[in-house]
Amino acid sequence: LATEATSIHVEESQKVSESDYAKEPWIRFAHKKPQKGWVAYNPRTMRPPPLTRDKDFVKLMSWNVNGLRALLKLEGFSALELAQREDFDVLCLQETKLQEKDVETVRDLLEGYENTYWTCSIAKAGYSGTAIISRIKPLSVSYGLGISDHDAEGRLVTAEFDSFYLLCAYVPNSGDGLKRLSYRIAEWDLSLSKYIKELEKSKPVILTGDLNCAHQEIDIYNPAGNKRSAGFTIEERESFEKNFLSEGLVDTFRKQHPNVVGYTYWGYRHGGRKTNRGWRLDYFLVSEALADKVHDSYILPDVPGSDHCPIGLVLKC
Amino acid sequence: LATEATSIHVEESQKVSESDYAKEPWIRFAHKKPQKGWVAYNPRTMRPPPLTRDKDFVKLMSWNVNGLRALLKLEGFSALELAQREDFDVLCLQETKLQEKDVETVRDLLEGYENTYWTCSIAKAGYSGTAIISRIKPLSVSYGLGISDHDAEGRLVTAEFDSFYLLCAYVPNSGDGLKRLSYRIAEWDLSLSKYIKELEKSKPVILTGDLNCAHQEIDIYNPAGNKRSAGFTIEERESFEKNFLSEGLVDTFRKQHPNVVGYTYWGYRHGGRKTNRGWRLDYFLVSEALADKVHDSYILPDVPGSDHCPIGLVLKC
DNA sequence: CTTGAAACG
DNA sequence: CGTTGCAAG
Repeated sequence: LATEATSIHVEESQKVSESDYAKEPWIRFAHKKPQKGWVAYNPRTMRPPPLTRDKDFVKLMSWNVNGLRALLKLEGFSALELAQREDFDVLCLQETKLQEKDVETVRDLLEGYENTYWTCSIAKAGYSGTAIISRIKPLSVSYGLGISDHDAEGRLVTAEFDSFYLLCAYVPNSGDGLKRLSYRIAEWDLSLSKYIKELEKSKPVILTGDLNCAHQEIDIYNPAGNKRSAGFTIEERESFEKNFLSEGLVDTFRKQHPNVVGYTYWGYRHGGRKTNRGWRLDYFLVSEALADKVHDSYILPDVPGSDHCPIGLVLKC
Repeated sequence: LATEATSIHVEESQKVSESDYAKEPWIRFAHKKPQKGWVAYNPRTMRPPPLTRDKDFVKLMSWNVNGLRALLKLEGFSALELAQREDFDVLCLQETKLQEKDVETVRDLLEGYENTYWTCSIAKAGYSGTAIISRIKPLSVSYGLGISDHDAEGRLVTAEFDSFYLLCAYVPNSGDGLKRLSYRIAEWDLSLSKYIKELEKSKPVILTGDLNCAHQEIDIYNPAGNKRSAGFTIEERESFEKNFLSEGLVDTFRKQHPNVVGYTYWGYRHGGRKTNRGWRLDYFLVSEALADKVHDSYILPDVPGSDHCPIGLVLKC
């Protein structure tokens, strides 16, 4: 155990006992050598003290569920449990893979979260799909980029709240053979960036979801081997910087943890989750005006049910 | 229990105890009234005393497995167990749903049955497919109807033995909306009939498999409701008579049990198996020259793993 | 490796 | 309802 965990430096406070180990697969590393002083993200120890509900804060979560119906069928876990455990205010979902006809069956999924907004792919049934599920009623909601013709795949929901716009996005995967790379960058990323800039004229923006890009080497278990893999091409990484970060959006997890390895996705294909061969593809990016209000940007790597895990953002109001 | 079983007259010898009941779903009936003195087929009581292996006989079996790989994955049952239980000489399979590339993985499925012959659909992957698996080495084997262009779906294997040809057939389903009815009748049934007549010039024939036709009202749980359902249309039933029975093939189960309800197929769709809402679609038809040599033509309705159950034929040599 | 749809039964 | 192969990730 110790030998496996030494691959990245693990702080003493993060050491887990044998008995905790089974419950905390995130502690296992695939990296064979310690790299650049990176440390492993431990959601038990690396989070600030929780804010109590009598303080003013809002808790947002995001999760690529890889098929909502499959998730709900799973025993041993329900979206409801996450709600109870995390007591979030807003939950953003990606890859619901719902069709329009399925939406009614899940519209009132979570008691207390009466405000739910769903997009489905009309281009391909059972593909893509996003949702915002909220305790707070948004001032307004809009679907898609609006200004473009990229809205057939149900990849974006925007909810306007008092002090920010919340964008729940499922960015197109560049695909096997990178056959959709140019669409992803030249069309989607660009359009999304423009859309965000437009919104920022009136209010700060929070962009969350599966942005389908591991920004830096620290954000992927095997950077060298994935230089031409969808999600880690130099084109996508540069687009991520140019269209989002350079435009003033702050990667909240990275800001809080400059040297921390925290993955949010582990491919099913090679049992990547138990060896922590993961990627950080899910983000909370916030407009600069909000950056200082972030109390905690975190990952819940132990939540099962999807190839992605949920992430969270606690924002002081 | 008693009330459910009275829907068709059940002979005293067939009555089962409460404890046996769970194991014998075949005894349950969907018919709401006794009809025409029909009785239920009970494989425990309605079979002649078994022949011992020192007498000269051959035991043939046939089973539409509805996907051989799925069947083999099932726990609680394996094709091997059927071999051990039934000690057959030859097993005919339909709907193996194998592709050419899968055949090698199952070619030596059953120890002691070294002679195996497989057809696959080249028209549609994972569709149709038949096999003959034999302890006895056939004199010759041929695939398809040979004389026609209906062989792209892997629906027929013929094995020549000393005293008969054995045809393992998976007759085309007429499909939803009966869109393949005319092909089934005018092309397939006719070609098969001609093929059989040709073979009969040299030797008697045994035609077994999923013939996809419930011949008479006694052969289906709900005759009135299925007059336009694939497998019970008047066209298919007349074709069955004209092309096979009138041409001298004897329906061995029906000959042995003129008034017995014995189904071999229960659709998955409405849990038909536990209510015995079945059809008799699987047959052993034999040339008249063989009819008197039939010791037993039987059904094993309690064998799980497919929507069809295996049937058997014991033939004195 | 897993989801979901589609075809077929 | 259940199998299979398929596209997608």
